[in-house]
Amino acid sequence: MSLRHALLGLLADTPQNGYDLTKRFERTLSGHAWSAGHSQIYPELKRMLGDGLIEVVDEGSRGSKVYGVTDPGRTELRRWMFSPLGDTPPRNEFVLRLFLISSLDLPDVRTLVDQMAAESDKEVTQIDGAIKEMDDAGLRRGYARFAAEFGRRYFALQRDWSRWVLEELEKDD
Amino acid sequence: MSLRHALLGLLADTPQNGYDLTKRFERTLSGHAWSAGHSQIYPELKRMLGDGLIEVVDEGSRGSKVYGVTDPGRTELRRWMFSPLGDTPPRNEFVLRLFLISSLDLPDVRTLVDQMAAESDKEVTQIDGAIKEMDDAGLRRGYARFAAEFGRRYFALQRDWSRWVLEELEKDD
DNA sequence: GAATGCATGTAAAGAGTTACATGATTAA
DNA sequence: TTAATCATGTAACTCTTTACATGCATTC
Repeated sequence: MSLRHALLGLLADTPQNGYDLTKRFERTLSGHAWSAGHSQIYPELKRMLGDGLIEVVDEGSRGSKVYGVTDPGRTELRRWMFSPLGDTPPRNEFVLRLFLISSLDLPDVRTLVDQMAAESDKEVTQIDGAIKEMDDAGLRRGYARFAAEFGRRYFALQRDWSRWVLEELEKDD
Repeated sequence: MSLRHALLGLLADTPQNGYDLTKRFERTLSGHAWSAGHSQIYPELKRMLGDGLIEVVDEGSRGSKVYGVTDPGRTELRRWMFSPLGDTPPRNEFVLRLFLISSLDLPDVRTLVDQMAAESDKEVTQIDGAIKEMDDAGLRRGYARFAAEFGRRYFALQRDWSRWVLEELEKDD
């Protein structure tokens, strides 16, 4: 139940309503972490309210409910944070393609891996820009900065690995 | 529909029955790429048969069906391989935790990140062993070797990033 | 007053998990 | 003959996606 914990985490940072949660989900998490639309978020919030993990801390002008995390909610969030990662089944399409790449013929493999390298490099450039902005703003040690660093390293890995594969394939000639 | 393409990829490598596919899924893909049990695999094979992506190429001793990929199946597999990755929503619990780490207090952050570093290092050691075996067996340039290399680099990244975060957190003191 | 954004829902269908269920073959 | 492995299925439930639906508030 990652959706539940994603919502707990966002609410632990800032109490907010379902609409704001949906937008924040889209902006911060749906890039590389997790994704969910409002049609999944609203019902889940109701269930979490029923389970006592969150509570209504305020009501907006037109009846919107602002949710905050309760003590049991914080306990559950912490428990999840420290729970073993291996328990959840993997869903990684990039790695899946890696494992199935032998189903392509050699020219196709070269084309695909070359494409991967180019796309990864574009991502690195983009994250580099975001990091530079953060550093200029003096956010050298914030958690957002840590996450960005992970992203940069990850896409650099994809790029470098792809280039390495291309080199190895050259050696066969 | 990644399950469908995972099955296509496995069958493109070797024609086999649902039982073997289930085991191979478990052994090769469910570590870091994708997971599925037999209760999902058998019905999907029937649908793929109905869609003409696979065909029965042989029957085992006790009526088991050995499936192979058809030409349309190969075309579909290739199409998927080259389709943009960005289309599929991310499901990465590790990265999700990264983004929510600010919900923990500082001592907990240190403990968790330290734990991540240790676990990642263990994975690196394990993959290193597998790679050494491969190299000794003369599989220097096989696709399995490429996938293993990716795994090693990925867990080394998690380990090194975690250690870097710990260092950055030290600087605050 | 019309368009945009805020705010919340439900319904149906597809994908994935867990549990239940059965029978044939092979090795000990 | 009995235990393990081979081999295949269904049912119920949860999670996710896509589409349909509504009404208020603000700004132009």
